[in-house]
Amino acid sequence: MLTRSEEDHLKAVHALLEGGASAANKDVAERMGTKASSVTMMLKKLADKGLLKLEPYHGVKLTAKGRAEALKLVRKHRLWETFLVERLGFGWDEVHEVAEQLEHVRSEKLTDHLAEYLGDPAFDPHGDPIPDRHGRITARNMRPLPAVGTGERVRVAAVKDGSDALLQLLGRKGIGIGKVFTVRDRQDFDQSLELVAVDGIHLTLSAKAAAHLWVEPASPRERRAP
Amino acid sequence: MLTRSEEDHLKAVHALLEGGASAANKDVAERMGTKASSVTMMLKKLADKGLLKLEPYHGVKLTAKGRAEALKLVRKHRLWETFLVERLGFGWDEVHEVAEQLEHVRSEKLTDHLAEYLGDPAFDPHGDPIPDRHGRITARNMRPLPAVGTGERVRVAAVKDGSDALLQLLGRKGIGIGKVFTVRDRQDFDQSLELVAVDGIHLTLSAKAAAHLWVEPASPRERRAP
DNA sequence: AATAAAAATTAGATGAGGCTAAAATAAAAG
DNA sequence: CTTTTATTTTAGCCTCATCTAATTTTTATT
Repeated sequence: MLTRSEEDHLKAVHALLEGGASAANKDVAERMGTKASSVTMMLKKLADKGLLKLEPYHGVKLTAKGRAEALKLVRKHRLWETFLVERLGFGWDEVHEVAEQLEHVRSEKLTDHLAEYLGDPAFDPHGDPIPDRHGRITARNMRPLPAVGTGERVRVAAVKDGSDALLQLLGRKGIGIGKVFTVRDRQDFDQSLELVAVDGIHLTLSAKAAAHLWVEPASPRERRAP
Repeated sequence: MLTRSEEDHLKAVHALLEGGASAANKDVAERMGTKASSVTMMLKKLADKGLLKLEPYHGVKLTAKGRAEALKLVRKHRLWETFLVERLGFGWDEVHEVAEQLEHVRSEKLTDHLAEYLGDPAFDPHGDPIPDRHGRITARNMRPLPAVGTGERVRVAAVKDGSDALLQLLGRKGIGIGKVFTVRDRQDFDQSLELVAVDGIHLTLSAKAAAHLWVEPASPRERRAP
């Protein structure tokens, strides 16, 4: 049985690896907001439990068991976020902290009943995939918005690593999951993007904000929820 | 801010006092499943925070602040139990442990939105009152079933301190909150009760089981949910 | 290859929350 | 009003998860 702190560290490692970064001691420490010496201890404990392999200076690797455990936590976190937004009326910028707490509640029955209650959603309010009971996630064909060429029509599939401030900004601009628009122009000066939504509304997005938006191809005029 | 253990101790004290018992060190220890020496420390901390008054050998007393905090926890616990039963399909004998975990999630917004989502229920699945945002609870006119005279028609209002085993037993006998029946007879030998439900079904309840059933008057033929 | 810089580990401290065993104190019984 | 019993408190130890400071190890730079 993992302690809460062990769960948090495991999730941090998983999130780093999932994001393509390396999960070295210092990376985990930075993400956890703790000191490297503390992380050394926790990673050692997780390694002793067979959840990850230590490779000092090169970043730890998750074992199959570690990955499975991490995915259970991710599943719970994202199910709760979905519940908070879809059922309790939370904004997508208000759910992270509460879901951080809810994800640590231990009850397989709770998790599975919650999933069923929500209709076994495949994506959370931020467009992140929700692993199923077996850790499987739905694959998608996504790119970060800055990789999209001028003239392409795309649909917002996810907001990756969105801070509450970013989510609020996007909300005010009317950008949400499923939104379809065309990339009209890109400024050479600052790489900011000019977008046109299907409803004809024009808007500008900084390169910094755009980097968090992941999109999938949208055939012209199409519009569907992810 | 209270730690989780402080919250648990405060709730234990409140539950003891609410149940009419005294909340002396040893009572709390017994309820918490810990040792008296540990309880001494925790009660001291709660007293330092102004939540209760220590009166060694005579049982602690809650302050207004302590009572308010305890009621917040009770509110959360019972709202989650209601959610688990009414929305997720849990049995009333399966919710306690999970609600014990959920009640420690800190978010006023979550609590209030959950309450609203459930329709601001006044009672949980066991018939226990759910305090409102201000700690107010709905008063009722209840007696324990053994205090009911032969021939009286009553409605089950609550199952007090029901273990999972008791709740399962009652469930198998078809006894739930709102159930209306008449006390037909009482055996002198063991004080067991013969009941007749409105649907004509007869059943026998031991004195031990009956002691946990609290009932309110039911005018003849009446039947309503609590 | 030597040295500087970065990263990781070790050593020792802290605070929370629990334990056991012993001591102190209050209540109950004779 | 003593003595016995029950209850509470103290004292010292343990684990967990964190910290700081010092040290070691690895990587990067000259």
